[in-house]
Amino acid sequence: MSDNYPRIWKVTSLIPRGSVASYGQIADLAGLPGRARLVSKALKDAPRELDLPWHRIINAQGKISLPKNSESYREQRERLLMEGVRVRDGKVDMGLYQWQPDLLQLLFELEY
DNA sequence: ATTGTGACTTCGG
DNA sequence: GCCGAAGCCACAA
Repeated sequence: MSDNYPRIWKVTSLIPRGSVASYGQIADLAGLPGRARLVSKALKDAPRELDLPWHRIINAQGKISLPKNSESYREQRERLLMEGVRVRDGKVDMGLYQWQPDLLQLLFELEY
């Protein structure tokens, strides 16, 4: 496992209900620019006990990055709809739902 | 060292 | 706006 997983998990846990973030965005906020793919891996390997809001992470195009036929795809879509995020044909309006964290406050959150 | 793979991203057409 | 190609990073065979 990468030493960076914890940082990724931490940032992920801060995405508020009703918002979404892209893999690349999480990588950036975790101080790992260019490593979007590592974020997807970190989510897959995340221990269930952490109970992370993994469903709030989608790709930069606003689309769910899971195979559309899979059970996990259905669950992610369901969870998003559940918290008020509109999903049409597997995609979300990023301009409307993308997380825009206050960096100073985020910095504080990460300390603790 | 080389190759293939993936819950990615960006750029062109 | 929807692909496909090319870039990219980490990792396992």
